[in-house]
Amino acid sequence: MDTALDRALRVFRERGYHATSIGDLTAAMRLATGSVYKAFADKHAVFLAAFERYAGLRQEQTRSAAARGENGRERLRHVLLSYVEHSQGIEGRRGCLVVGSAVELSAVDPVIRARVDAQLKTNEDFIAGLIREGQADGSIPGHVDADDTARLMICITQGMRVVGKARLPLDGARLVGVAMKLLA
Amino acid sequence: MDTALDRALRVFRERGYHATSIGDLTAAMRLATGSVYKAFADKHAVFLAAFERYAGLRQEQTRSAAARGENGRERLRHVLLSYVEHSQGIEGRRGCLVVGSAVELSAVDPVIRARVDAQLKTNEDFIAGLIREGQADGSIPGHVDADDTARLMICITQGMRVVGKARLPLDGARLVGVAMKLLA
DNA sequence: TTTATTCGGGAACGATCATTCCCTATTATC
DNA sequence: GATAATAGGGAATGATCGTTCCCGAATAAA
Repeated sequence: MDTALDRALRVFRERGYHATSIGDLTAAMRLATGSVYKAFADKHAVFLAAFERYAGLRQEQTRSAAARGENGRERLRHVLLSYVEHSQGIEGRRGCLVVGSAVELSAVDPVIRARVDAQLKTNEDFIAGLIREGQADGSIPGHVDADDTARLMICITQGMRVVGKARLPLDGARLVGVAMKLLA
Repeated sequence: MDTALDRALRVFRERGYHATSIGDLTAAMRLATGSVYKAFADKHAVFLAAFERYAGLRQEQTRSAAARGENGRERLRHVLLSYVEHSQGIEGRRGCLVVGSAVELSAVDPVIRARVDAQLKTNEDFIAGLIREGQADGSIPGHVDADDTARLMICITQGMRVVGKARLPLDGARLVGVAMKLLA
């Protein structure tokens, strides 16, 4: 069942909510129509479950990327690098479900909007925390405003997913190199 | 007819492509079904026309924002500020059609993807040009890499539209203040 | 005045959508 | 070993989708 949800997640990421039909879903999940509706209340519930799964997975990946750095600044650098890599190639083309939900659904679907907001807020808090860690360990100057910088970095990461979906190439080292100036 | 297209543009921006039906379109445009199909080949053509209109309008607004600055650095600052303002409030909630098209359609619609790519490239070139102007007039240090910085700024602007659609508040002065560090 | 022509409106069409219903194996219970 | 319960599969259903077709009014041409 979890693998079926993973397959549904993939389709939702590629095509978005409205463009994926129940037929697309059942084909991807290798389940019959009735079986899907026995496991989920409706299409919206499948999407929500896929969203939760995606959000959890991405959070895990981001945190493990951060763990690769030995101080606040380096942890942040690895997080940004991880975002660039996920925004590129086949993974980038597949798209981010948070970005997709924000753009396609948050205007008309309050429950999705709440989940998107929560996810953005969590990410932003995580980044702000890394900045404060860096300020505590001396790798980031104390005059940097953690909250403002974190919010801008959220814009950067979400924006990378947009241009990655449009298939523009992103050079991780160069892009992150420039972005690290925000910590000066 | 142009005002009808403006109304169609509004609906597409709010709901996206797949979620707006011909019924929504005719209601917004105050035209009957037959009349829409007499003016446009199909729904896709309406969307494409709306996209062109939006792209042209936004380009105009961005250029006039740039004109408010007296040197390269200030022109760039005004462009970023204009982006933040357009990403906020009712305009932000309405969304950016370029971002929406990139996320919802560029994966499955080659002609839309080409238009999105072209628009992103145009914006990026415009920003890179402003950076070079700033370097020529002395307002931006020569060691700044115009292309890399422009690409990152595109990520920032596109990302602002995403978080603006999710209704997160953006403080223009603060956000742009941080972003201007990229020109140090 | 009569005839052509254009243009906006809306009913009708087939296709596809999300959802429900029912049937058939398979497992568990007695 | 018989029966109840469950789970999966797929056809049927009503609604809605994008699109086409045709009608009536208004204008231009004769």
